[in-house]
Amino acid sequence: MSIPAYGVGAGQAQDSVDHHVARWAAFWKDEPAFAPEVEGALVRMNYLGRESRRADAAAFAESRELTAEDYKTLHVLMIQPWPIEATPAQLAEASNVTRAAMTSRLDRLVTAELVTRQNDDTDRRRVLIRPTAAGRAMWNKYIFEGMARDQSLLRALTHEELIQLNALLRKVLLDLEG
Amino acid sequence: MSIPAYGVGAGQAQDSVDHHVARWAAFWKDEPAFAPEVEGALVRMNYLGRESRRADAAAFAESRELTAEDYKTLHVLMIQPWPIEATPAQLAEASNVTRAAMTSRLDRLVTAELVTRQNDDTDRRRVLIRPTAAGRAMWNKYIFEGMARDQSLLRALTHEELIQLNALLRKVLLDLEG
DNA sequence: GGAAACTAGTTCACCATCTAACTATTAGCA
DNA sequence: TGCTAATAGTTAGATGGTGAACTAGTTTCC
Repeated sequence: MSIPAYGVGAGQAQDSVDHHVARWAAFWKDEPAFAPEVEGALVRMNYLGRESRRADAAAFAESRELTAEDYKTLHVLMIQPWPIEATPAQLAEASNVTRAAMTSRLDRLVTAELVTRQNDDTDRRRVLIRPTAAGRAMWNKYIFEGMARDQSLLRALTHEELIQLNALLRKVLLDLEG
Repeated sequence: MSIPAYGVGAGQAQDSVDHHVARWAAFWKDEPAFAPEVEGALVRMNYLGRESRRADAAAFAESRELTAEDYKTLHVLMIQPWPIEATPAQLAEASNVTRAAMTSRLDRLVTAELVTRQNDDTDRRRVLIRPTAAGRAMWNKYIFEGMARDQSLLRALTHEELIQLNALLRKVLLDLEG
């Protein structure tokens, strides 16, 4: 059994990314600028992000009530601190889309009567978005399935390993945010 | 100094995701279905993926020669095993877009004379895509900057920590791929 | 040998997003 | 006060993606 030059732990099998990176490492064998562990980690995280989006999209494709994007918008609204209301700009920021995109997302949610648009009297440029009863019910209907999907994605890790993983990622984020 | 209920390591500061998850954990305090470490890890990986894409897009927005998407297409072509050629379907698969999208990406690359389309004589349905000299040069021009961006993103981690991170992610991928 | 099933690539209509321009409102300040 | 700059949201036009339909070529198998 051959051990690649970069760190596959003893006894751990190789995943598809190992093969990808191994081939690439061979290609760059005399190139010190290539860091196999960095490429491996980023490709793996990308894979997981894609898989997570794919599973979400599949779940909402079946339902027909809501797209995954619209649910995500409803979600970022619902997890606002009390009272549950937000401006389009805040929702756009939290959803990582432009305000223009949020306008059209909210159009759909308002049409579906899942949220309301109301002008703010103290600053009449602003609009306040609030969930309707139907909106809250819709969120409740899907939130647990979403959590279950997320947990299924990382089911291979023990509680300890999840804490380790978060510690490593937290270190990266603290550096980038600092 | 208050220690949140989920695992921030001793002495490690809190990142933005900790705040997000702490608020959420308070919200779900009597709900065993919520797994803070799972949500934290996925949100962090998502953050990194987005940051990576954002940095790539910014780099290519300056250049004006190429979009990040077109570069990515050129890249998956260049890292094919020898000989450097591929069908649109293979490139679409490797790029995680549909074949229809790959057709239009290739249209742009062919127009820019970075790749060539050539019919395969042994199977005349197939088209073989190969980089031109200009395409190879273009790839060479940006590949190292891309590696540098990737390494900068994870610069907070030591070599050991990168290996740890990959081991954890590999475990997750092996489970999903197996 | 030839019909049916499959495969590769493209075209088409539709949709979500982006950037930039625009409207309405508020804040800053001489 | 009143002019200017900044801000919130929307609208308009362009872009790149998707899935479905289409064309052309290949394989299967009776």
